[in-house]
Amino acid sequence: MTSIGIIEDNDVLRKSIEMLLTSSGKFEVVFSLHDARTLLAQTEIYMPRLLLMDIDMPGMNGIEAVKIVKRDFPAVDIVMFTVFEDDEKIFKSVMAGAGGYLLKKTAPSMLLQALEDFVLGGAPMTGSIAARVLQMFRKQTNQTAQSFNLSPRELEILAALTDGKSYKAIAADKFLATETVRSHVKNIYEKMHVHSKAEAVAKAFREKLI
Amino acid sequence: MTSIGIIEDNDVLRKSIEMLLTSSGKFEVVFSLHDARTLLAQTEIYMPRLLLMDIDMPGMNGIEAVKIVKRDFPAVDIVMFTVFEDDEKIFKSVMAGAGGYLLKKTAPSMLLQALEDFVLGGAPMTGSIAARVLQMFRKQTNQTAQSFNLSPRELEILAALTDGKSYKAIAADKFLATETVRSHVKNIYEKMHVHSKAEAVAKAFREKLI
DNA sequence: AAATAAACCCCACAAACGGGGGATTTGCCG
DNA sequence: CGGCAAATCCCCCGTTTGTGGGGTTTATTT
Repeated sequence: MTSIGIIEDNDVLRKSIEMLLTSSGKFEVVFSLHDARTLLAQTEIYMPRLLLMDIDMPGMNGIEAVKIVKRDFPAVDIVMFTVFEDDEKIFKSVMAGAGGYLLKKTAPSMLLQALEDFVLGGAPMTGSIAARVLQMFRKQTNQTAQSFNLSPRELEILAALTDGKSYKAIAADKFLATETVRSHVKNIYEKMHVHSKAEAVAKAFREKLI
Repeated sequence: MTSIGIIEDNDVLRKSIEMLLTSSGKFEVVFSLHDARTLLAQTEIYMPRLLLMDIDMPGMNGIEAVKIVKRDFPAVDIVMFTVFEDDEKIFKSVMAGAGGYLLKKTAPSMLLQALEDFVLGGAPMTGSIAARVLQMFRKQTNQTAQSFNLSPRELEILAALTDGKSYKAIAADKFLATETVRSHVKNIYEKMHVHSKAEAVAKAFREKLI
């Protein structure tokens, strides 16, 4: 039996989820709340294995609630349960620490299945949610870093610049004349179309060269 | 009917997937390959709606194959089908452009269901895979930016520094005396424990202040 | 009422930087 | 073989920056 807490402001829906979970014989609904006001207190008392959390609620926002619960009770897993399918809500929920994201339009049997999966270590998501997460994931990391054709040496020097080193310091580190470093930097500036250390460093970060 | 291509080096497994998909009446297996050698040619001829791709194959690696197919035929969706459950393979697959990631241990009925979902816009993933993706996603973006207690004005100035602006330029932009800008920068340096623009800019990026 | 932080301003001076000229050597490509 | 990019080094010159000192005013907190 897995203990579960429900936070959902639609009373009819909440009751039916309760029924669904209870009658499955696999979940014990330890509390079922209309809003997040007493959520922390209830969580502390019952320490449910997981929470099924609505996003749109009167008073506290569901995503905020996730943050707070996760901060105080990191062991409690939280699955979002919502009608929203937009990237921002998904993103924020995941960042806040939600372990799953289910849509209200999901069929009851699938819902039950997903929650059971979750307890066994999965992360329940509707297929369309998963697709969005993957897409955001790719966007986050991808970025086709154009390298401005910097030579290996120039990249080294650029890296040193991002450490805030002076020409002298770089020269000393690499056993070069200060003037050599200056030459490299000049070439870097020309290739990157910048005119100062600060600009070069900023561009290096923005273009993911570092 | 959805056209599908299969690339899987285990002949027995490949045959049974073929059977499964064909007998469902929802998929038409337009080709079924033992390795990726003729994959591009086959794809060009049959233009399947999606590909089911093994990762571990003789000759070309499945992830490499994904990259190439995606480069030449971006419209073709690809679902990985593998025994591997490690973060690196998942990560690389997603980055290469895979739209889903299924484990070989998945039950046949679920496999069929997942592929049907996929065609309808979902991203099929085993629960445990989804969990891993979420975790990686969080790691990618998280980072609790400490702000060094910079005042709003100081943050503005810092932002201007990251644009490579000189003190004079910033002063002109914000209708300030150059000396005021210098004062702010001094305070910024003290708070951030740096001693130059380049260092401040680098730290600002690394600490996600920008 | 006193303390504090933020935002604004000023001066001086040495060090560092940016832009403009050069130069040589090495290795690679056509 | 010639051309070329990369890597090394040099000088000049004006500007910018970093750091050390000052200041005032205003709003908030104690």
